[in-house]
Amino acid sequence: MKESKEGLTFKKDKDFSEWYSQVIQKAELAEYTNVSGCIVFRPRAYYIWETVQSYMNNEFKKIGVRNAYFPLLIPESLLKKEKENFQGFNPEVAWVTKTGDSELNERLAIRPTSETIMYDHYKKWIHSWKDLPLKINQWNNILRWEFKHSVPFLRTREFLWQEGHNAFSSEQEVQKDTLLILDVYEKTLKELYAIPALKGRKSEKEKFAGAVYTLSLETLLSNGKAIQCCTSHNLGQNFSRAFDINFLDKNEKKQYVWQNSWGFSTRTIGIMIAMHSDDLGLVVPPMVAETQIVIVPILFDESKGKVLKKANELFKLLKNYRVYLDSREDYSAGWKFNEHELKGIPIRIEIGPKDLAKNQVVLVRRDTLKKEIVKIKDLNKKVEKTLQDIHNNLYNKARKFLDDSIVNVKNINDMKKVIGKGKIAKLNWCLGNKCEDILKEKTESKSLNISLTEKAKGKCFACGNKANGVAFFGKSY
RNA sequence: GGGGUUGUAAGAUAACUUGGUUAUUCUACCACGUUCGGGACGUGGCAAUCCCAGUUCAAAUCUGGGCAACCCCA
Repeated sequence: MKESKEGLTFKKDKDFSEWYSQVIQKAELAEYTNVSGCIVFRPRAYYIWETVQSYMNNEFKKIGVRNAYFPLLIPESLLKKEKENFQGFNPEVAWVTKTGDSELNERLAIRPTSETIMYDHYKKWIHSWKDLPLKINQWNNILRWEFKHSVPFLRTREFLWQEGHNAFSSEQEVQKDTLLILDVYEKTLKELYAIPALKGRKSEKEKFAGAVYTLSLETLLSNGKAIQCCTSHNLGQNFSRAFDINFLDKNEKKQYVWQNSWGFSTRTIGIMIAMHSDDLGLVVPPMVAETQIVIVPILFDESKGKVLKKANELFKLLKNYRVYLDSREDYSAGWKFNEHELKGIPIRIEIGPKDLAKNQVVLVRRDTLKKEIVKIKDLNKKVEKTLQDIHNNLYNKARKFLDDSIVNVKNINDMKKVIGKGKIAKLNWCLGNKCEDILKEKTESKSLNISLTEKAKGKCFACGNKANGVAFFGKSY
């Protein structure tokens, strides 16, 4: 950061990391703290999260998921019960070992995820086929002591998320539900964040520790790095066997339950910021914008009273939106324009003395910066349409970028080039671990996920054996 | 996991090589006045050497450690 101006000094396509860091700080979304990987979520960012919560809670309700809360601290013995899961998380688990000066008898893990502590209770609640399905979600914070350097929102040690944990009486039900959850996630990303994503299944190497398989949504940022948006895991009976969660079915036969778990975190806020924002600052899709419209009156001494009066009328006229009347007199109009662009407010309405006579305003949208003169009698309709247009435009732009970035590759050389250009390689793959290792080493990319819809034809281009899936590979966060 | 760069006020910076009085400048912030259709101006004011140790008569400056941010490679 070399200059002292108020706006951004780094360019998105030149210095992505510095640019991103400036956007989140200058738009007052997040602040670094003294602990690496732990950030402050400032009100403008937390508003986004609250919107996601209320939207998702509504979606969850539709499919019978209820909210609950489980403890932050998990006894070591419990965390170790499902071995594969424990091994996967062990390096990143932080432990509470002392209270004051005295050692605890058993150390307590700060949850890296809550399967273990939740399922210890599920086994007490599930005895009969009538107790199923059990569908519970919780909104909470998670701690994973990552060693890679952290990026606000995108990779933090502490983050906020929802984790859902469903239990069913059959394998078919859990399979269907795991997919259904992914649809809810896809819809949330699209409707709130205007984020497009690739739907698929994780490779064996990349799946959740302890899962039968993991489904995910993946997308691409303009710095050429792919990023996982969220995941939905089919746990099969791995945990129900470890935690002894069983029930008597209609035939009086003892069975273990079939489970899934699924999570969507504040990482998505970062994805949204990085995806839509530009060199002028933040761009926020209207659905999650704390302020959707800012009215800036243009004030001159002789007309100030009239203009302010009109601005107040507009403020009332637009009361169905989240609107802010910026009538501060110690800042010039131009200064305000820049500030509100930096903070990503979707629509700006200017009203000055010249507009008064003509019963009009100047309307400027943040995504395209296009100015338009609008008659006041048409304003409400125009605003509604523009907010929708902004959302659609952001989504379509991002969709096109993602689609254009996917390149079919037939050999490792092509793949290397594609990855080198910051794009996503789409390829036929046997799905074997060895080939993934080879591709990872030779192209510095990893598998994002494997298409759920496209059938593989022909051979795996790495080993020449039969291809078992069409996969996406890319550089990744 | 390996290598590198950096840390001075709310933000950005100067002084560091060659240790020395009251730590430079711009922005922000506060007060008053004049302004306002794309980051206005005047006057006055507030405000900092990341933390711990060492060397020294003397440390922002030199040495070691810690913490944090960023970059590159695996």
